[in-house]
Amino acid sequence: MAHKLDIESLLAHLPLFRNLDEAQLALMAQAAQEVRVAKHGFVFQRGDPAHGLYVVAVGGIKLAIPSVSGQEKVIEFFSAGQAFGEAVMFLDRPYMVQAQALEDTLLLWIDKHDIYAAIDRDPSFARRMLAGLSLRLHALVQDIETVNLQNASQRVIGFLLKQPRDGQQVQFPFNKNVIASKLGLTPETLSRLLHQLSSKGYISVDGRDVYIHDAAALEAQFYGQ
Amino acid sequence: MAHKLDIESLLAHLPLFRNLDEAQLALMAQAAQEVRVAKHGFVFQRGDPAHGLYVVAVGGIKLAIPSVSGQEKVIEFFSAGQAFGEAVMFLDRPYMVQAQALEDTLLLWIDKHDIYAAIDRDPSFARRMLAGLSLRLHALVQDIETVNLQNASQRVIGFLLKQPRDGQQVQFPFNKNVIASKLGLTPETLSRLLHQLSSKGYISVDGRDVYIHDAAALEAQFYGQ
DNA sequence: CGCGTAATTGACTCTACTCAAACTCAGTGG
DNA sequence: CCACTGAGTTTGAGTAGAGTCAATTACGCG
Repeated sequence: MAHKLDIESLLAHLPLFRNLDEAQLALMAQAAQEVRVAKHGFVFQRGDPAHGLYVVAVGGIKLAIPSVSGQEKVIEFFSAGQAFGEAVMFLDRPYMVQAQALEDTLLLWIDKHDIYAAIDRDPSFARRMLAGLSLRLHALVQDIETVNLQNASQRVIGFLLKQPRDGQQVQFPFNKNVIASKLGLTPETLSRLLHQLSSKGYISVDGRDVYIHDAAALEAQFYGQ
Repeated sequence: MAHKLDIESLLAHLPLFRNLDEAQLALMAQAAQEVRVAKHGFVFQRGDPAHGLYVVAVGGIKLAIPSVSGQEKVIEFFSAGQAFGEAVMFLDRPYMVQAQALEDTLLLWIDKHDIYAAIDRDPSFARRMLAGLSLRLHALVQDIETVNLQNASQRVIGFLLKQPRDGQQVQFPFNKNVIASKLGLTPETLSRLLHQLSSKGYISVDGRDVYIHDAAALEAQFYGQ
């Protein structure tokens, strides 16, 4: 019982489920199943059937397209509170991406029938799902723009400037291989570009910590180049 | 009056609005506004506010990201029956892409309030919108895969093999500049690759008509390379 | 402390782009 | 009816940006 209450309060704080009334929230909580995935573990692989959606309760997930040659292209990251896997669920198709835990992660899994039921009962829930999908669509279009219309240096600078800043410090949220893949670069190229920006004095890099010394210069190079 | 009936029967045949009941369809038809756009004309530009969605009644539209240097990256095409512009509408953000008519086109425009009303009245309409967005998301992920994990030759072959076949003939739906942009290539590279496939005897090209002589060889090169 | 992954650095390669010119062709107007 | 125009397409030559491959170093974690 305490167990169920736990899930319910968890759900109540997630953007997707906020505003559900008591009864519906209880239904959802009952429908939700806990899924624990250890760091580097797969939530699903390409080709798996999709019968529901996942919500990150604790931890982090990366979605990526695997390729024959072992490399992969990182599509997106999800952290606590975010839902993923809905799009494929609505289409009744197998996953075309794989979901892997970036750290030990607790997920909630909800069956598609329960989601459909919620949509049917509460139009505002439908709206929230629509907004969520729209946001992802938007992000993907931006990624396409980045890869097609910006060179490697601009992508790195753009990424740095987009990260949350704490004073002049920003942090790479994951290891650099993953960041490189997200940016559509090889790790070598990312390393070289960071070094280049360092040697110009615009930034300095210490592991995952980056100190932005001259944001104006970065922006100038971003737009100029 | 004949005018209104016209729109209503038009809407009734669109995937998005099929299954709406009489009353709702009538409401939609009343809400819908005709928009005519001549070939090469813009439906909207990047930065324009989005207050509703468009449905293509007749004609064709391309969505593209404009860039400073005058070039553009084509994101997607829409032909009769398809809706576009919903994602941005749900997010209350300005368009980040531009929509341009590929030929003389008749669109229907529906205000977001009317869409929201339909969602609130009919959960199956909400589902249909969710499915529509999901499909687009899926297509974008595939595009990202294409650009990141396939070389130029594979992209061209993949495109050819995906086109609807009439015997051994396929057609480029638009001029080659537009196709090239969709594939993330320059027109020069596309031209060269088509020439190369021709000289190997796999295809022959005559304007927008392409004859596939050896689909097996194409597939072999697609996977092998 | 030592192992394995992550990150860096160097040398080299190559794919696809750029720039430039020639050519095709449909549409237009004289 | 034909010359003219301009967009679309092709072809050529040269280049550069980012990738590959390989070796080395740094670092985190058990």
